[in-house]
Amino acid sequence: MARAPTTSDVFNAIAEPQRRDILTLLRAGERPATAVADELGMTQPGASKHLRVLREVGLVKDRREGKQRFYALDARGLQSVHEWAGGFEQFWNESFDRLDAYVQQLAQEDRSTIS
Amino acid sequence: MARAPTTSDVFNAIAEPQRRDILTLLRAGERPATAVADELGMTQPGASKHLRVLREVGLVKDRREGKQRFYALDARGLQSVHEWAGGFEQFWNESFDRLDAYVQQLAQEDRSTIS
DNA sequence: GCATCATATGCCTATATGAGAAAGTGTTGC
DNA sequence: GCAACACTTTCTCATATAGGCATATGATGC
Repeated sequence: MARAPTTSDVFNAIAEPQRRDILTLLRAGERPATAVADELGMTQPGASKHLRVLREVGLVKDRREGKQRFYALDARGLQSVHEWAGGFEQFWNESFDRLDAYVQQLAQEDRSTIS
Repeated sequence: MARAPTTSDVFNAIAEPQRRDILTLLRAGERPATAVADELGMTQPGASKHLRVLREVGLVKDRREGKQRFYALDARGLQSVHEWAGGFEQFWNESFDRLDAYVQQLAQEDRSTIS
């Protein structure tokens, strides 16, 4: 089977670099779709498709105003990502160098006990 | 073009639910590959492939011991994910309900100014 | 209604998996 | 050397995009 559909999962939605770029851009404020495409150097259909994915996972909200459609950040979905990654905080604080040193020290002690 | 190769990007690596499960499992300590497969109900080759992806993006380290190969968490790569998502913190704290209310209030004021 | 602007969709192609099955590699112990 | 064990790699299949292009849809103004 292929990867799960991107439209159902925030983690998949942010796996695409251009979509992360869109989210970052939208921190500066809402924009019509064309502005997103222009500012990020994407084609209009391309931006539209990425925006759709982001909309479907709830990371952006859209507001229609006349012919335009303004997209705004709705970062609440990123909170779960932040929390998930945060659950590993104690592990990245453990220096693997120190761990290695510790393991080697244990081995050293073993050897001296035996000899 | 298709999606960027999963092997080059932490965001892609964690887009797959089973790989997130592996990372979570490894918080409880290093394990041989077979144990990962067993504990998560995956096939052994399946676990091996996911572990390879995680290894290639640096999220796990492996240590050979006899016939076995122990995999251990190396969560440092998740720090960048945590920080990226954390950059949106001020935005998910803004309640969109309050925003809506604020926008409506502005509209109200506009109307009263005009009338 | 019609032309125009702003977006969204449909279609097609090349690519990237994820899963399952089978075969290959490396290590241990007899 | 050989059998057994623990993994990894290879192959094939089905599916899911991302891009590019052309077209359709929606709203506005005349």
